[in-house]
Order: sequence, then C-alpha cells, then structure tokens
Amino acid sequence: MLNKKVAEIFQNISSMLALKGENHFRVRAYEHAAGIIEDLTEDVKDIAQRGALTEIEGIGKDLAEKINDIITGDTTALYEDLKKEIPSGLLELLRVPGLGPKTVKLIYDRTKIDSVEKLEKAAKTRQLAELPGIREKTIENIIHGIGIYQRGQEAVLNPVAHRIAGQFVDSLKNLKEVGQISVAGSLRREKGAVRDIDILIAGNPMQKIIDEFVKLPIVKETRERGPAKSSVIARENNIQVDLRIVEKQSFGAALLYFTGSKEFNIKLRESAIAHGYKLNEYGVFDGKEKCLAGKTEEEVFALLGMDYIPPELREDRGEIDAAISHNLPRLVELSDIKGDLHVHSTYSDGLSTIEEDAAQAQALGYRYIAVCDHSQSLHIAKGLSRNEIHKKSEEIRALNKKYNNFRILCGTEVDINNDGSLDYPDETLKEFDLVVAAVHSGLRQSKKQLTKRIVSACKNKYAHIIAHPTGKLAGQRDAYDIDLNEVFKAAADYNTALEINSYPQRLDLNDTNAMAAKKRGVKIAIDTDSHQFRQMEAMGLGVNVGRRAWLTKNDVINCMGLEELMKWLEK
DNA sequence: GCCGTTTTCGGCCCGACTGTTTTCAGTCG
Repeated sequence: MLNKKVAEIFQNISSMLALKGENHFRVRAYEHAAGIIEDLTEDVKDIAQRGALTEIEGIGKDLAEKINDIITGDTTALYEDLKKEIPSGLLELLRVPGLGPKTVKLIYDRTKIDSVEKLEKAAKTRQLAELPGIREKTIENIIHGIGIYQRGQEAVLNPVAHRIAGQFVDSLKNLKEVGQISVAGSLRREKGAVRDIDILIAGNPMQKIIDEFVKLPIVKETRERGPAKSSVIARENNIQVDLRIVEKQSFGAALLYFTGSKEFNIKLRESAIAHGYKLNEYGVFDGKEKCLAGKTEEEVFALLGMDYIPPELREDRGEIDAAISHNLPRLVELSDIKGDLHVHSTYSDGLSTIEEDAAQAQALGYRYIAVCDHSQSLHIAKGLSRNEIHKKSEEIRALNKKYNNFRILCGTEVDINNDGSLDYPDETLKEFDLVVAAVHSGLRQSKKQLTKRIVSACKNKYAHIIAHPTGKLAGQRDAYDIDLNEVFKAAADYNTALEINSYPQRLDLNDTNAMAAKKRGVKIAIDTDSHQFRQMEAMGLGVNVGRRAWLTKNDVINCMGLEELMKWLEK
C-alpha cells in the first residue's frame, strides 16, 4: 500500500515548508492531506486509477498530481527540491517537544546545528545562549525536551490510560472547589492508545484546584502551571496529564473543545461561523459577544442545528454532516453484546476451563459463548487432535444440559495454512458449531500471498469468522500488508464475518478498517480472544472500536439472540 | 494548497501558557 509513503512525503513537505516560513495554510494543507491519506483503507493507487483522487476531501488538483508523481516515480519534484535545501536532521529536531519550526530555523541559520545530538551539546555548553531570544530558561526547556524525545514516549494503551485518568479524577472530584469533572481528549473518544490524558473541571477558585493538582502524589513533575490550565507528568508511564478549568457555564463548550479531535473542532467552529456565531471553549457567541450556549455539549450541538455527536465519532469522518441531516447511526453498546464468540480453554493454550469461561459469560449477562481452541498444527498452543475435539465436544454437551437460557458453542480457531486451506478437513470443520479462522504462521509472505490465504479462508463454507485479520500486535509487530478491499469483498460475498479482536494490544480490525468493512457490507464479530476468563471483561474495548467505526448492533453478529445466531451460522 | 447556501478570490478555529521583552512571538492542543 502506497498510502503510508504518500502520507510520509506530504508530512515531510509540510514540515519543510514550515521551516522555510512558508504560508501557514499551505503548510496545513499538506499536513491535513497526510492525515487523510494515512487513514484511507483503499490504496491511493486504486483511487488514482479511477481518477477519483480529487474527490478525497483536502486533495485538490495540485496534490492529486503530486500523488500521481509518487505513484509513478516514487517522489515528487517539490519534495526533491526541498530535500536539497533543508537538511533531514531538521525534521528530527522538530520532533523535540517545545521546538517548533521558528526556533529550529533560527538555531540552524545561526549555528548550522542539524541534529539532536549537536543540539544537546550546544545546549549543555550554553552555546545557544548567544542566540537572540534564547536565554537560560529556554535552554533548560530544550535539554528537557531532548530528554523526552530520546526516551520516546510510547502511546499508552486505552485501559491503562483510563486507570491512570481514574486516579486523577478520584483525587480531584471530592475537592469542594470542584463542581463537574470529566476525562476529555482522545481517551474520551476511546482511541485504542493515547499519548496524553486530558481532564476538564468546572470549578472555583481555579488557582486552588491547580495547586492541589500539581501536588498530587501521583504527579512526578509539573510542566506548565497557569491560572486556568496546567500540565504535569504522571509517575506511572510518564504520561502527560493536561488539566483545564473553566466556569460552570462553559463546561459543555470546554468539554467539546477539550475532547477534540482537532480536525473535528475546526469543522465545528467553521460551522458556527457559517451560522454567524463564534465557538470557543467558553461557549457559542453571537456578533455582540453574547453567550448563546455553553453549559452542556447538547445545547451547543442543538444551537448549531446538529444531533448530539458521541465522542467516539468526533474524528471529522462525516459525523457533522450526518448530525445535521439526522443520519447519525445508533452506535452499538456493550449491553447489546449477547455473547463472546472467541475464547480459549485449557483444551489448548487457555488457562481457564470451559466451565469457568461459561460461568464468566453468564456473569457478564451473555446468552452464549463459543469456546474456540487452536487447531492441530499449532503445536506451540497445544492445538487439538481429532480425539481431543471429541472429548471437548462431549464435555460441552454435558455442561449444556445444566444451563437454562445459556449455551456453550463448540468452536475452533483453525489455522489458515500457507496455501489458504484450513488446518482441519471439511468433515471435521462441519462438526463444530462455529469456526473462527486465523493466520498464525507465514506472516512474512508477500501481500499477494497473504491476501490470497485470507480470501480463500473467507470462501470456505465452514468458516464463520476471520480472527484478528491484519495481525497487528501493538509493541510487537505492525499489521501485515494485505489488500483489505479484496478481503472485504470476499467476506461480504461469502457472508464471513471479520473480527474486532478486543485484546488491548490487538484491537484488530481497527476503527477505520472496520468502518470500511461495514461500508462494503461485511458483518463484524466483536470478540475478546480470552485465554483466561477474566480477559472476557475486555469486550468494552472492542465495542469502543466498533463505535468509532460507526457500527450499530445490526452490524455485529454477536448482538444476535441465540436462535438468530444459530441460523446465521448455517450460512 | 483547498474550497464555495455570501465566494473561482479571499478567506482559512481559537485561546492558554511560557519566556523574553516591555507588547509579543512561538508552541501546543
């Protein structure tokens, strides 16, 4: 897929134009386009072949031409020219927190410093103090920023960030100065991984709250401390926590602003302008600076003629238009989930017995569970032989006799072999209630081979679900390169569901891919892939991915009742 | 560089905090 490359080139062009001091809107156009292209599920090459590049929002005639240059010639003239002019090390310098294009350019023009290494030396020897506008405090900030850059702040997984955020909220909510308090930012939008934690408070006096905030024992250091806003580093995970305080009549407007996303905010503020209003974090104001709304998010949306947009949708992916035309989807909720269709047991590499899994499923209010152990070839995970399948099936049959209004489905997570066949013959597969198929080996195959394997698994009449379709494992490996559009087509044509795997490191399909799958008519299964019964509690993470993908309960097969599901499984 | 229910030209979200300089530029979200 060329998208990553195009996005990277556009991002670099944007940075280099900024370093040159070019028009800031031109800089933004490249940056914006980079973000859009990075999010596309369809290969820009295919879009270009259809001649549809300029239909992408943010891509005009000029950028479309540059994309075509990159498709045919791997680069574009502007990029090559800029590279001759601007040392690549300056792009690295821009990634140091606190350093922007102006400062990097100033430093480079005066000292020829073009790497983080050289900058660190110049800062520590106080050579930088000779530059205009740079004094001791700025030098200290640069040294500190380099430290953060070198440690490389990893994104923190959603559940970990929620737990840390919860500690901050719990520590602050009972202060008498605090009225309302809410988590905001990407964590409220339920992104799978976040780079900081945002917390909003309505309260008074603000200074008192800031004072309490920065001296919490869970705070490692204070980065910023103003009258209404402060930024600290938490001890745990070294994650940055931003606190913003407003008066209570502004809480809704501030929550909107602080929840983002940035692109969503820009669109919403533009929409306010179109109505003749101004929207900021204090409220919606008319031409005479009179506040018309701001206490709640709901009243701001209503004033702008929109339905309430759930935080998970606020990514500038068409939600504002949908909110105006009353076409927002009714998003799937955790309470819509009727069962977990992918959990393991002690029969293969799970740590819980089938009975324990079933007990947990009932405790979660489910109607069914599918216990899907690994297949024969996956020796490392104790894949099941024919005899073991028989034994497992007998145990499930016996257990099911005990239950009222609950059912264990006998399933398997069968390996997709290198040639695209499945790891059990058809006569074995058809004995299972449910078959989940997955790639666990040959991950380094070519895009063409991997795509072909998954497509043939979709076509197998006994396969119901493709598990973790892209193989992404946060911190360990990227998604493997497959042609998702071919997979979506096969999944839709052969009525095979694709999984949103709720395991925190996976979350695979991700939101944009699941959204594209839905558009192609593909059904989704949201599963936990639990290897220990407690892990089944992670279902909410997968549901959040589904919500970010605009899924309703009708898109998700495990929102079906048992009878309906059994019928669907007949294919 | 993009875009159009005021527009094919002239706009492009808006404000807090910091550091350095005495009123503001740079960075960030």
